[in-house]
Amino acid sequence: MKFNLSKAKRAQKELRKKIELNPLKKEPKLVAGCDLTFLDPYKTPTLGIGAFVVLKWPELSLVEVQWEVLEIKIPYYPGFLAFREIPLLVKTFRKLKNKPDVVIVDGHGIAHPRRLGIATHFGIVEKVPTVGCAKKPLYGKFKEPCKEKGCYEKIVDPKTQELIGFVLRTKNNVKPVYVSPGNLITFEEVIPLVNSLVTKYKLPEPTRLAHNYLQKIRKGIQNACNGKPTNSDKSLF
DNA sequence: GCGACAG
DNA sequence: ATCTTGTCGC
Repeated sequence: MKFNLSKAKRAQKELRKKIELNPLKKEPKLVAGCDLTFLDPYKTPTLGIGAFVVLKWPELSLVEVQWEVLEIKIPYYPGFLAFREIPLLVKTFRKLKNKPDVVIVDGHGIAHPRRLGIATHFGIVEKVPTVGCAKKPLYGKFKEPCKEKGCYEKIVDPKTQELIGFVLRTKNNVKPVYVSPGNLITFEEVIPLVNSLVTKYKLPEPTRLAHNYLQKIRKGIQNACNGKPTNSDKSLF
């Protein structure tokens, strides 16, 4: 059965009513990051691998890592990323023993035409505070922030002029990231939080580490199936 | 009608 | 999102 875009759009408009941009209840102790990778991203049913990392805040030491696999049947449509990726994110998230106080999601939060980026959608489904941190814009207008680390500009809805997020420069002279509240967090909180998660790379540590773990896991799975160049191969020569 | 379009 | 090394610039 094919994915029904107009039905999905209706679901997003319904879910939008559940968005709560309230302040965090308490200062976070644990911050998580998540990401997905695919064995064959250009094929429609493909094997997806999801990962979550949980870090202690603010020192950013590793507390827990979990990963899971799931068949992904829904193709990618801009604006509907959540429908493709959330089942696996949820499956992986529920394995965590250490429940994070906030989750950084690879994608947008409310910086979305219907305010339902994947970070927002996930935050509503799991009732956990979320922040969207994307590498590329999806929706909204903004000015180019100055080139220095820490500079940012507002992203506004071109239709309503509402504030929907920020473009944030996390490193000097490096392409910015696109930050927006997912759910259960405020605009005022997201920029300081993301800044506190950036060390020597452009992406916040939770996201970057989740991505790195996934690459290792994916390569491990690939050469567990296909032929694998192992140490024993080298030792033959 | 045209271009843009998270992962 | 995957396949992939070196290379140029700050």
